[in-house]
Amino acid sequence: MKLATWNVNSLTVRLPHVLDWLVANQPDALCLQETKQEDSKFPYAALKEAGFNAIHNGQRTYNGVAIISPHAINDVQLDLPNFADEQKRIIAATIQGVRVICAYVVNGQALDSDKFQYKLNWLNALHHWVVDELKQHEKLALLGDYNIAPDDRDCHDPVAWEGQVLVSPQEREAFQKLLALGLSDSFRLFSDEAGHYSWWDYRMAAFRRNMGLRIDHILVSDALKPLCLSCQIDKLPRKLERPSDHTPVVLTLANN
DNA sequence: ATGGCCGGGAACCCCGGA
Repeated sequence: MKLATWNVNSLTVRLPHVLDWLVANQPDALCLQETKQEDSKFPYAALKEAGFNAIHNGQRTYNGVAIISPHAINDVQLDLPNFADEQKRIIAATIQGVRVICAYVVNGQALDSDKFQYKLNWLNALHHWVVDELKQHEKLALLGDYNIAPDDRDCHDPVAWEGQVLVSPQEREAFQKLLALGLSDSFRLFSDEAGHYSWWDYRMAAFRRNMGLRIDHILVSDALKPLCLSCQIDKLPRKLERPSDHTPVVLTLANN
């Protein structure tokens, strides 16, 4: 089984990349973030033509999340049930017996911003909801754009980034609290190395210079952990014309 | 690294992103 996550920074612009990637990679589930479109604009027909079902929780201009799968998509949940939120950041479903949660975590903008407090509150609500989800679903994967680089290995220049969002102690603590629920950062099951990133700024030739952050993650429950075969960051889409600033992260699991 | 790049939407600038 292959599970993936990709912040596409506008599905309207990135649909050709997504369709090409689906055909080439044939995932069992692809989670998208920042579709930036209302449900009425979501390309259900084009995906169906490529052999994929999809569910979407979208809004105009900002946010928006989706799950794409060739399989039946069951028991769909939109939004955090325990947090009143205008922003469309959560969609979840059960696919082939695995609970798949797609999350677009708040950016937070700056540590002294109201948006940062919203980020911490949102992460706290996510934490409590995942506790409930784990009680109901032994096999669970939490995929998405976390907007958190878990430690200094996940940041190209920790000194330059000190005091910024995405690397702060508060955000990293929230990430560790998710792991403490019995979740594992699947990428770290296979590599302890620094320098592997999933996002690079559009400016300053950051991708070419590998000045990035690892902020897109696939967390897996204890029941899935022994099934993990590989977790890889696919840098190919970041090299295309008009790329998203994020690139896909892909987890391969044994079937049982 | 923080001006520099993107995308969206409303108007050719501003906001938000990371």
